[in-house]
Amino acid sequence: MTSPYGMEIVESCLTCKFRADRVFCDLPPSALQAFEEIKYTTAYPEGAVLFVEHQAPRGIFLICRGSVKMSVSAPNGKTMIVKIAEAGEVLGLSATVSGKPYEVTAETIDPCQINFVKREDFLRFLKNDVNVCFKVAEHLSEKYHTVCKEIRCLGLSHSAAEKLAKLLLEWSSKNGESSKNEPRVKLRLTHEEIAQMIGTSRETVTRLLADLKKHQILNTRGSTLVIRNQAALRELAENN
Amino acid sequence: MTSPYGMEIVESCLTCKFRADRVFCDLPPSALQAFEEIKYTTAYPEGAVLFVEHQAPRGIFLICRGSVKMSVSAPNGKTMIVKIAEAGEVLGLSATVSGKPYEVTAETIDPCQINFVKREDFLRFLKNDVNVCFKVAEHLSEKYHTVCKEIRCLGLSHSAAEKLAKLLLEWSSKNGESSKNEPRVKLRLTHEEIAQMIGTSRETVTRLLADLKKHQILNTRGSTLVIRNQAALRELAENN
DNA sequence: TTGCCGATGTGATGAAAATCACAACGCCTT
DNA sequence: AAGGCGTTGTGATTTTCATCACATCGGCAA
Repeated sequence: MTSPYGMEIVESCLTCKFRADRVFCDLPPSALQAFEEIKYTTAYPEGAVLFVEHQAPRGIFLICRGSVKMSVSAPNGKTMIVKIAEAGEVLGLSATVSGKPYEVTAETIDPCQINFVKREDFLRFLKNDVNVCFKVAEHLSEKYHTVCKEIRCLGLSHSAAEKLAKLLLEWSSKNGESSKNEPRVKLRLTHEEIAQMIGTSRETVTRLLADLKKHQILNTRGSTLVIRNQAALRELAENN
Repeated sequence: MTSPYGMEIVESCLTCKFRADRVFCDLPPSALQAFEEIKYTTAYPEGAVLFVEHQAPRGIFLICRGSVKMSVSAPNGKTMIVKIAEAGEVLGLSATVSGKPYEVTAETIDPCQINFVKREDFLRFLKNDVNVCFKVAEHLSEKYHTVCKEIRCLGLSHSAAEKLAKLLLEWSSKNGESSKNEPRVKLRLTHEEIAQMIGTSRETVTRLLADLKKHQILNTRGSTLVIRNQAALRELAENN
């Protein structure tokens, strides 16, 4: 079966080839079977909005494939990107569990395949199985952990250069551990969006990247960044 | 029984008079009994450090009485206060559940009474009872929620005035719903610490507070702030 | 009382970065 | 090829704030 956006749809979580390395997908078969029965699988094109901040929680979204931009925004129009979620992550989990409104807006930036589970179904599913419930607690803990890292980056780094350096290092470390001396980062966001991730302006990002290139710390190969001097980048991230 | 710091120690969670209105304390009696058996109750003086960021998680800390300052800090010495936790909150929960290091440092700012539970005991306790496990998931969700609010404040507000206004409003809203037209906020932090909460400098906080007083938005009564013009404060927080 | 010390108030100065204003580029559509 | 549009590059100007440097204040202890 092929989705309207040219992707294969993975029919079942039981046979999904990604199962092993995903946080939420490696449940025991019995639980997975129960999950199968309450989930709705959908394919989304790029730019689809899964949910909007302040909405009452409708349920959870499990990314099977693709990536999703999580953002918050202010009445005055400013927006900030909290993170880019990848396959295997569960979105809207905390809102669904606590019943409070979604705290972020989720929008696909790729064609995505996503499993949706309605709130009531999900809560029943949770309360039915301690293992599932514990898994969810673990997942929530990880989320909390990453948000704390985000806060640390935002709050403790007072220069934009430092924050950008941190972001680039984080991206390069995620991008396959294969990175030898010259890790590469495929840029998937515009300068504007990068600015929204580190709380600065578009122009500042452009200028900082230009500076890094001038100092031979970065290099561009099309839309891919090559980190030529990782040590210098680390210096910028730590110190200053 | 009286602690060395002049406080009554509440002997048992079963008879604790605060039980009803606390997030984690309103478990069914059976679970509470199990909790009783694995907890260690301790009284701490002001300034005691419960745990330090990056430490391996030893277990959870449930505040029965008092308040605790949660902070992160950078190698360069800068520190940022993430939140002030009050009675009823559980600290170190996400680290204990996920096994990752504590993401913040916790230090008492009052004399406190605190229940500690060792990590292994706590995990057993969790896995033994879906209700407990679900409760923990809920609690984690709430934590996630508040951290997101924090991020929104830090990342979306680009002026210090805006962040300070937001902080004051949040404090005044927490401080008893009794607040009529002129809510009061008891200042428990120094200007330095307030600065660390909103990511600015001590002098800026002093100046901003002075400005607010000059514009008749605030008034000081000893160490208590009186918000005389809530609308104006909201304006500052929202707009700008 | 005196002296000390941490917290607070306030001016002067400089650095970082937001903002504005355009130019240049790449890419897609017509 | 031409035009349009979103993205990127760059200079000039202005704002905000950090930082330094003191003055002052208030409590606490000797």
